[in-house]
Amino acid sequence: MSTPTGSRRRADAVRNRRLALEAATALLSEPGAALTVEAIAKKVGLGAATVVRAFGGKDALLDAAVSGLLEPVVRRARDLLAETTPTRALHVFLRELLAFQTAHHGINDQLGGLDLPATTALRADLVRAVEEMIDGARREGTVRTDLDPGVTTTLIGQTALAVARARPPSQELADAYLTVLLDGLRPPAAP
Amino acid sequence: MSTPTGSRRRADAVRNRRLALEAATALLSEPGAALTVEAIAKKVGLGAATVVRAFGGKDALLDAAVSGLLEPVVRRARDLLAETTPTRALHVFLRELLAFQTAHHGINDQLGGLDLPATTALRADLVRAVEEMIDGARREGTVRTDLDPGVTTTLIGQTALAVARARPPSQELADAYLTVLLDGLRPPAAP
DNA sequence: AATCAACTGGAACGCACATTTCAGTTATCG
DNA sequence: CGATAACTGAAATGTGCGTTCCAGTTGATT
Repeated sequence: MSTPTGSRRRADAVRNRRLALEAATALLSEPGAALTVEAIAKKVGLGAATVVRAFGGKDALLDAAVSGLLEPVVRRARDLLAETTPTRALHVFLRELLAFQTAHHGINDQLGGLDLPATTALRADLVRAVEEMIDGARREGTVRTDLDPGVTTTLIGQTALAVARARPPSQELADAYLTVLLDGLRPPAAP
Repeated sequence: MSTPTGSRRRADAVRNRRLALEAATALLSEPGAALTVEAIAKKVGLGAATVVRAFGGKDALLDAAVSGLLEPVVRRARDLLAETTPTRALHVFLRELLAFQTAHHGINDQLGGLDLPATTALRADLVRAVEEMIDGARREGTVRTDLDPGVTTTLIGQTALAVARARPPSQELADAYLTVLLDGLRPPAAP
């Protein structure tokens, strides 16, 4: 049903599609990378036209690359929520999220203005998961309740962005961010 | 000496230069603004060529606009350092800095890749002033000393960036950021 | 091997910008 | 009021993209 008379899609095209995706993904981890179609094409040794066609446009290609990176992160967030307490999930997940961001700088640099539906959907999932963590942690008394929960989530997202933007990438910086963030999110000591 | 035989520069040119600068400055406070030469020109009702020529290029125009906004902020930081304790200076200044960023979103959005010498210099001054505040506050025991001072400064800068990026601009969000940041920067409670 | 649709990539195109050109306009000065 | 040099802005130019075209190539199917 899916491929009626054998695959109409040639093997080399499938291979090139995979190569283009891999090259785009690799570029997302390179700090100052140009993130142009030509840069991706050059990396694989293909023509620019071929790279673009494989996914139907630059945006679709990058959407696939970014969402491919993001998908395991989102799954991890949900797994943690199921496995452990919200507070522990929040702490563990934030540590991992910042490590992820440290490893993939390009991911947030030049993506503005692009249409990335799958990525946007995943981001929404991620936000939902973090909101759950915060909500639970607040109930457990480990996160301050004097701030709007949505604001707290935004704060976390922006922290992740800031880590991704750090040049050069620095795990030390990410750790410092996390320390300050978590201490700042704790309920303020009673007078 | 400066204008040997009367001004060689015509009055209308001087006026247009001022108008271009004002328009560029205004655009820096508009969230989704395009920040193109044409957008600036349209705002003043001048031709694009005139706007660019007034400063010798788009970069120079924006450099003038941004540094014009930044200059009082830097002066304020230095004044606070001279007037009061480092801790108080840090708190007061951060509040004002975040309010400034809330008011001028465009300021950090599309400035990447532009050559802004005056702005860069002012930013360096600002960083120096903040470093002084932190250094003093650490000595006063109001800021944790278990983080690298430079990292702490970067953290503050990134927080300011995050506030500038908030859409829509929100003083509430800025306040939340500040609260978390300052609490996170406090020395951790002794066991 | 033969056939043919799928595929490829260099070149052409379209688009958005900043910048430069240049014929016409206008402030300024004698 | 001229005369002249500064100024203006619509159009032309240059640049850096993403995308599309199309003549040539190659994998798949018989």
